[in-house]
Amino acid sequence: MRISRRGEYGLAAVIYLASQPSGKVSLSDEIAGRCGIPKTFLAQILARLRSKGILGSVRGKRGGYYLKAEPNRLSLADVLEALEGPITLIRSIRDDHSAEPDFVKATVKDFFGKLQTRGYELLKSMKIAEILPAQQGKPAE
Amino acid sequence: MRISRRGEYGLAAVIYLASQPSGKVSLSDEIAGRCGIPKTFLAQILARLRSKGILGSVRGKRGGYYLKAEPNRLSLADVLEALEGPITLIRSIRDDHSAEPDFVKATVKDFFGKLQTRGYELLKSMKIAEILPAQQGKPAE
DNA sequence: ATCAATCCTGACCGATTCTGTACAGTAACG
DNA sequence: CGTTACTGTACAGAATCGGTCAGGATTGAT
Repeated sequence: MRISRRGEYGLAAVIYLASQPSGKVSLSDEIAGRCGIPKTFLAQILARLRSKGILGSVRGKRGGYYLKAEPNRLSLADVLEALEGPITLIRSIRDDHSAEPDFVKATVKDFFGKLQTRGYELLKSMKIAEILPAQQGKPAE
Repeated sequence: MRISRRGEYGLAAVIYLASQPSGKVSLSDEIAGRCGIPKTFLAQILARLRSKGILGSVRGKRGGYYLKAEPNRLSLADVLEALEGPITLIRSIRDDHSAEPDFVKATVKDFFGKLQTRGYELLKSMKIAEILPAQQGKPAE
């Protein structure tokens, strides 16, 4: 019941980029260094975030990454979903083949559904912008 | 980012037991059959829930398990914590040894802390009793 | 006493997933 | 062109997961 390193690293990178002055691109290795993330691993993560439209990139010399999504629309769920696939807190309980309608199983399914919904809503409600209140234009260095 | 089978199965078993008439003990194999859980695996899970005080057991012939905790005090967090260990949605970001106080890392930590807190509160707020409203004394068979 | 039902404990194992590396591109700038 | 940097994929070691198994301990019934 935890977020993977991939997810953690990706979030850290997104937060880093969100705290940079707009217009600036940051090197993958720079982010890795600043956030304490293995370089090659992070490169993979950034590429995925880019392919999902959360980050943008500039190739070639003087290239780098920048935040493309809007921080007040970009939620934790978006980032995690981009990196870890669909957010499914639970898998459905194994269906048996008994034709009888099963009260207990229906109850369990209801409960799991409720958990899934509430958990997803929580992640969706936490926006990246939420954590960058007081430092507009104050870069991380 | 999901709950393990152990957690799912454990929850299903707890819900099953919560829906049984009070005073009754249920066989491990019976629960397994009704919930579609591998018997030996469930046995392990039930034992752990017992050792944490969530379930009680009767040994020997005509033994079995029963719900010991109060359904309106027993939360999803309690059950998951018993089965999967402490609920830590995130691990702390790797600390580097740079003496400089690091704005980005502090921000990331804050965010992760907030996530951890909110997630835990959510799990803690969902009680087992919450899902058993309308079927007092209506056992699952 | 003995036997069978049932829980108790912990070791074990195969498969999957996670974390990270390596490497062979491709694009851009100077 | 040559260097910088992103892109994409394949691969490998480690950890975790999901589940089995064997051997004991306890109790009720005969």
